[in-house]
This record gives sequence, C-alpha cells and structure tokens, in this order.
Amino acid sequence: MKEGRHVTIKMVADKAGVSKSTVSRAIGNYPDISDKTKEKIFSVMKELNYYPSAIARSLANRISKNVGLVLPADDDFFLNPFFQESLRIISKTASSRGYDVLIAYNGDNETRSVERLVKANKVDGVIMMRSVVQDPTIEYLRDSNFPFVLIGKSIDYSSVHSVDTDNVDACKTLTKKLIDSGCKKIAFIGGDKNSVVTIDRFNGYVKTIEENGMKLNKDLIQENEFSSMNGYRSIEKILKNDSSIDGIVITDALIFSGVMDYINNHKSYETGESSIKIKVIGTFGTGNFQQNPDIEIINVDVDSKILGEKSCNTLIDLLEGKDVEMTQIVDYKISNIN
Amino acid sequence: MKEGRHVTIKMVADKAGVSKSTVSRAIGNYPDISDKTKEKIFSVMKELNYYPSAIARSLANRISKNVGLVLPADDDFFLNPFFQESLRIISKTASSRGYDVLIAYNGDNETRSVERLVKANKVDGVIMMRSVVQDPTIEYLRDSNFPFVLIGKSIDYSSVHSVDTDNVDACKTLTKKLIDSGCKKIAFIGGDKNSVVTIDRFNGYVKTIEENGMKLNKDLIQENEFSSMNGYRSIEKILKNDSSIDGIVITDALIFSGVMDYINNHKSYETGESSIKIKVIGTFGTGNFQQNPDIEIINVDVDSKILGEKSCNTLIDLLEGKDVEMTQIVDYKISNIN
DNA sequence: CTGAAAGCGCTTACAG
DNA sequence: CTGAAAGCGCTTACAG
Repeated sequence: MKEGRHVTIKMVADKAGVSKSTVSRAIGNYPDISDKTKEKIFSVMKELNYYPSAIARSLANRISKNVGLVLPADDDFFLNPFFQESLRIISKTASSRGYDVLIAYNGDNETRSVERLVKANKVDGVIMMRSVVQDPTIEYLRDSNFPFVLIGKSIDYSSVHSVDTDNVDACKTLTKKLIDSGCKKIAFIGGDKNSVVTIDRFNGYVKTIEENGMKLNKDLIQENEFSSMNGYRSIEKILKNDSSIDGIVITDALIFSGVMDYINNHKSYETGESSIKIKVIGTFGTGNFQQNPDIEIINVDVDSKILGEKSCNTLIDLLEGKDVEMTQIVDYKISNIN
Repeated sequence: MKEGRHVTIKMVADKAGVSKSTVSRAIGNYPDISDKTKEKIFSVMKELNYYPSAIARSLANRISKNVGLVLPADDDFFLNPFFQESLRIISKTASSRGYDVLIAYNGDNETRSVERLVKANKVDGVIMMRSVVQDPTIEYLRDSNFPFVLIGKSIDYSSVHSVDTDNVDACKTLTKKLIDSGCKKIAFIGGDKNSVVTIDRFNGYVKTIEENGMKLNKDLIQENEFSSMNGYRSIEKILKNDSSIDGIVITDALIFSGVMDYINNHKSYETGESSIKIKVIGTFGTGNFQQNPDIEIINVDVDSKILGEKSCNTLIDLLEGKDVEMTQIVDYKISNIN
C-alpha cells in the first residue's frame, strides 16, 4: 500500500558518506558537528525526502511525543462549546511544541481506555477534561505516577496538577449580580451533580443566597445533566413549583439554550404576553446568541481557550522537566449580553 | 517520573522459563503453543502486570495502530453537531478494533500537519472530514499512495475511497417538499462555497427549482460559511432584497440556528406580529430544538453516526487488506420537526 | 511445540 | 568532530 521503500537514516548516512550516528546528531542539532558535514547531510535528507520515523525514535528515547486527551464519555459533553474550543486549542498548542493529540474516553467508572494508552506507552502524559467526584481515572493516573494535568479542580486529591477557573467565586459574583439587579427569587439549574464544576458553582450560588439573607428553596434547584433538554425540563419543573421566580443561575451553555427555548416557546404568539416573570438570567456560556428583549443576560466567560492552552503547556512543561505550579487559576470575565 | 522500571517481554519470558519468542507467540495467540506453557505465560503476565509496548510492536510490525482524523481548520466546523457526533463514533469504532485516533488539521492550502503524521509513521491511515474543491491534502495522500477515506465526495478524483450521503439527491427531495407545501419563492442559504457539501446541496436546489418551472434568483441565494452568524446575516440580506419569500433551504445546522435567531428576534414582542412570511424551512440538521409555531420545519438527517462508523470501518478494512467498495452511500432521512 | 538470531529505525554512551 | 556498537522492546522466518 505504502511507497515501495521507506527511506531510513541508514540510506541517508550511506549517501552522505557518514555514519548513522552523525546523521542522527545532525537531525538532533547537536553542537559538535562540522558545518560542512551538516550541510551535506541536510542536502541529502532533502534529496531523499527523508523523514525520521517517530516510532523508532520513540522506542529509542522511550517517549512518544503524544499527549492523551481524556474526554468524558457522555454524549452531551461533545455538544458543549467548551469542549470544542478546548480541543482545538489543545491540538494547536501540542502541535506547536512537537506533540500530537490522541483521544481517549473516560467511561463510567472505567479507566480502561486510558490505562491501555498509558501501559502501551502510546502517550507521554494526559490531559483530563472535567472530572467527577472520586474520579477513578485520576486515581489510576496518580497511583501509577503518570504525568497528567486536569482541566478543573480535584476535590479529593491535593497533589494533582490542575488548571481551573475559580468556579465558586465566579458563581458567587454572578449570583450577586442578579441580586443587585433586583432579583428576589433566584432559581438554579446545573449539570451532573457529581461533576466538580457543578458542585463548585452550586456552592457559589448557595453561599451568595445565604449571605444575602435570602432563603434557599429546594424547589428552585435542579441538577441533572449537561444538555439543553435538561434546561428545557428543569425550567418547566421550577416554574410549575413557583412561577414567581425572577432570576435564574445556569451552569452551562447547553442548559442555557434549553431554558431559552422554553421561554421563547411559552410566550403567546398571539398577544406576545408571557406568564414568565424572569428578569435576569446568569449563565456560564451561552453557545449562541439567542436573545430575548425582555430578559437581561449576564454571562460568565470561563475562557476555554486559555484553559486549554495552559493545560497543554503545563503538561508538556512537566514532561520536559520544567518547574510548573501545581494549581493555576484562570480569570473569568462577566459581561452583560443584551 | 514513570514507574521505576517498565516490565518487558524479556522479564516475562525469564520468569516463565521460556524464550521471548514464545511469549510473543502466546500474546499473538498463535495456534502452535502447548496449552500448558500458554497458561503459564498468561499467569506470569498477570502477576507482573505486563503490557506489551505499542511502540516496540509498531517498530517491528511497521504499523502504528493509529488512525489520523483530519479536521478542517476553520473554527466554525467544531461547533457543528455533525463533527461532534462523528468524532465520538469514530473514536469508539477505532477503539473497538484496536486502533487509536490521532487528531490532525487541514489548514488553508496546507498539508503539513497531515504530512508530518504520515511521514513520521505515526498513523497507518487517515480519515478526512469534509473536503474542498481540489483539496491539497487529498492530492498529497493520493500521490503518496497512503490509505485514506473521505467523509464526503471527491469531485476531482475518482479513485478515492469515500463514504457519503447523496447530497444532491437529498437537497432535491428537500426542495421539492417545500414546493409541494406550497412555497412559491424559495431562498437558499449555504456554507462555504468551496466545500463539496455546499456545492452538492446547491446543485440539488438549483435543479429542483428549475425542473419545477420556478426561476432562479440570485438575490435569494447566499453562500458564506458554516456559522450561525452567517445564517443570521444571510436571512437579513435576503429579506432586504425580497421580503416576500415563503420558504428557505438551509444547508447546515449552525446556519439554521442563526436564521431561527433572526426570525425569533424580529417578531414584535408587543403584538406578536411579524413581517416575515416564511412558511417552511428545509434544513440539514437543526442542532437543537428551537421552534416557532408559525413555521414548518423539514429536516434532512444525514446520520453522522453511520457516516463516522462506516468511514472508520472502511479505513481499517483497507488497512487489514479486506475488500472494500470505493464509494459508499449512506441513506438520509427526511422528517417534519414540528 | 520452542529457541536463537536477525531485524524494525532510531539514539547515545564510549572511544578515538 | 566522528564511528562502531549496544540497546530500546518487540516480531518472525529459520532451524530443530
């Protein structure tokens, strides 16, 4: 299938009249080589269209120049703009530093896919996107002392390299904004309640509600999964419990989109009237620019690009033996959308 | 960083009292091994927690057990649900057949990222998602005789393995449905006009319009990029040219979402009235379930899962020397959404 | 049914 | 500044 014959370092060496060692050193850009032979070698490499085999190199060096990207197994995750932006930037960053990205999944309570990659030496390190409480993959990686960095926070383990937004603080600030805007009854709709992100944001919400002398009401709180369907159903339930809410805090772009769908669909098209009294929605990411002139939208932008870029650079720094901080916090931005 | 010492085939052999060859054969599940030694070897492997090095294996076999997934470089692509679903299923399929997925990009007129993967022997074959006219990556892959399969159609080259929906036919059927629903003036909003998908769908639209004695009107046609912003702006432009259109054909979920945003935002919230007279929208994927009681939505479902799965299986079949068809067409489904 | 040996294509002490 | 040799961890004819 492939070209008849792969050109190897030996062929380059022969043609250039030097040894394999010398060619290897030329490629590796070692200092102690005469410019003359170096030039000769490079010209032969070009002529022969030579490319070192990454595989052979890996075996000799015991490094693969691959990083594994571990994705959550739930389908919804892939619909999240956060994932998309991160994947792209991680891939770019890795590539700029000479690494490639290999995909792996983090199934429910199963680490096999990651374990296979690690044990088979297919990756040098791993980036994990989103973790749950007592994440088995984290436990496995930590126990086998394998280099990895987590996008997000590890609740259970302290000695984990991580890049995260301060989600508790972000959600406190966000909730406070709703209160400052005059909201008296603020609902909360979150994703998977085992997800660390959801937990942090929920805590921020709770603290702010309590600190401001409002009472926490279970009927106004929904936590399910990271999907627009969840948003749609959650807001429906909440409104059934109490139609007088005037604000909502939402933890995720997909959920937000489901909530907006619900609201837009439940306005009378005849009269333009709506029984929905929501004045302000605070959310983490909107996904697209759905609007509604009656509702103020406050968005927390967690900067998935910086998170992705930092996680990747941190991992590679780690692999290259550089000093890295254990925990890095990336700023968030809050802004009004309409 | 890693565990003190990696366990190798040699250590297993020694402990089991056999040679490396025999261990290798046991792993490879060769027939000619006595059950006794096989058992012995497996128990030692378990005991030592041995895992063969994929790297060493690759070097010996000259295969990497990796497939490259080549993604378009434009950011918008990543927001497309089609991409997300495909990535997931491709990854699953590859994994079930013992392969891993490596990400690569197909930059504007540049094949470097793919070329590097191929030349460095990091992948055995490549899956390309979406191609443009005279795609340089396709040319490179074909010229170097490297195994690959294209999701989509190759306009320029016939001897390319591909898995595709019949987009011309699908868009003909779709457009005809709008006509049957009574539409008299049907606009068209498409993505990048160099993209083969867009071209095919546009052709389907054009043919149907002409076959039904309607006249093609440039003012009603917009082709730009695969983004919701494009949808928003395109519908705005078209309506400015002619506010009497009563149907639209849209080639992409993101574009659709932008169009719906526009329509929902340009209805008077006071009176519920709208100057927009669109009765039916035909689209390829909706992304989410945005609705509008005034508008009938007809969706073509291109089944990205089957496309992803087939492309991956075809590639691996190819790598394993099985017979595969050059072109495979996957059925689409048309259904009314509301 | 099993082992010794050569080979996959690199890198890297070691010696000069 | 350069080369010969050993090694990375496997596989696979070849011989028995």
